Amino acid sequence: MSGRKAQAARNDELILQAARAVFTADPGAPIAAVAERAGVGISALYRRYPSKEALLQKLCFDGLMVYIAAAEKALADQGDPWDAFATFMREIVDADTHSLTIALAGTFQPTQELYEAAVRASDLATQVHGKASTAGVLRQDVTVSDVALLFEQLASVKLGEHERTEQLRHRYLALLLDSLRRPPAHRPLPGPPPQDAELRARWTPGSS
Amino acid sequence: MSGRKAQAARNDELILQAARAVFTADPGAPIAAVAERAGVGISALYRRYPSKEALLQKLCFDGLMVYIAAAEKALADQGDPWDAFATFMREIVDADTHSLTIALAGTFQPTQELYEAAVRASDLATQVHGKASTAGVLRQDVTVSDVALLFEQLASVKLGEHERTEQLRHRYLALLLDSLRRPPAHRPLPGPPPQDAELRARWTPGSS
DNA sequence: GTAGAACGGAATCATTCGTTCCCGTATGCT
DNA sequence: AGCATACGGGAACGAATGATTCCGTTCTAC
Repeated sequence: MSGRKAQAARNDELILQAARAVFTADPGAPIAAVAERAGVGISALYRRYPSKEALLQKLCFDGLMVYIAAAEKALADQGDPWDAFATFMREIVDADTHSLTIALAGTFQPTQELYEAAVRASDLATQVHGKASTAGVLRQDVTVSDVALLFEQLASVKLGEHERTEQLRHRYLALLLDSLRRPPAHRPLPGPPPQDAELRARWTPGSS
Repeated sequence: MSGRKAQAARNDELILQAARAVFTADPGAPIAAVAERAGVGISALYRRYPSKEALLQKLCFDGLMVYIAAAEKALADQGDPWDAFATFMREIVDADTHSLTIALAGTFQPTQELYEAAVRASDLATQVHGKASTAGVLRQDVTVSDVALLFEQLASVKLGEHERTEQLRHRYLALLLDSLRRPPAHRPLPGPPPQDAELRARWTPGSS
């Protein structure tokens, strides 16, 4: 299967992936950066989305869908309540939906569709939290909204390559989970801590 | 003491305060925003600093100085080791030095002076961490660099007015401290959790 | 062989922002 | 009192950025 139509279909995916990667790394990135990353021209983008805003809305919506899927999976999980909750958090952190959702929220007029997805996501999150809370494995003075803000804090961790960032986020998620879980306990932290060199690298211009 | 010279002296301070507030809220803010906030003209800024970069360097440097002062205070503290450590963290979170230091790092060429201050700050932070660690009140698998990244995560919390933001940061710092402290334990979280309305407000454009 | 879908990317056009410049004002000295 | 001047206000300038449009080209399908 080749030909122009096949390339177009491939580009559809390529562009979305590129856009997700670029805007996740830098929500204010120019649209040309997306095209370059996808290895296509700018017009390939504008053929598919009438404007930058439309593309951002699409990304945002997709992010919410990933979130919703993870939440539904956690709700359906019949195993250990704590594990279900912890797995949910790990999945959301990995999917990095908050880097898109939050950073982009407020930069454009939310669609009706977007709004409904957000409501649904919020509702499911409440259920996931409620399930863990009811099971008694969760610290009682933490609310769903707290969890949302914790996700955002983890999403703010950005250091080096994507892989390294992910590793560090898991490290700090583990730290958080230790203080979220009832009864309290310390479990070993995953991944190596940041090196001095990693932190120092950010002081030199042009490294972002 | 009034007159032109007095106004100039007053403006010195006014401008610094305004710059700190503006750039803390938005590191990419235009210089005109600083002037407006300070209630002065743009030329009042340029009379004092040769360029925007110079102003940013000054702010960054001041931030490091605040950090250094807090660290020295923590080192000198003869009281309970954990309290000294926790107080240090609270002070740094309140001073919000990381919103400036980190967000601005990499946007300009670091001065020699700046570099030396950063080294000194880093050195003192190591000592503060070491003191708590040696005293056995701190979880052993957390390093100084971890603490640095935790500060950054807390600095990423931004919701509503400055006061509210501060309150929430304390809440999540408390959560973190619970998982940092040895032996592990849960202490009640300070401040009310975020309300749905607070979170939702960020989805409407023009709220930043 | 040709119509037209898809592309690539240069050109356009608006906007943003750092910096400079000019002018009015009031201060402080003589 | 009168003037030289430091100071501050803010308009004007120019560079840079970035979204969007446009045009010429290529390749597929018939």
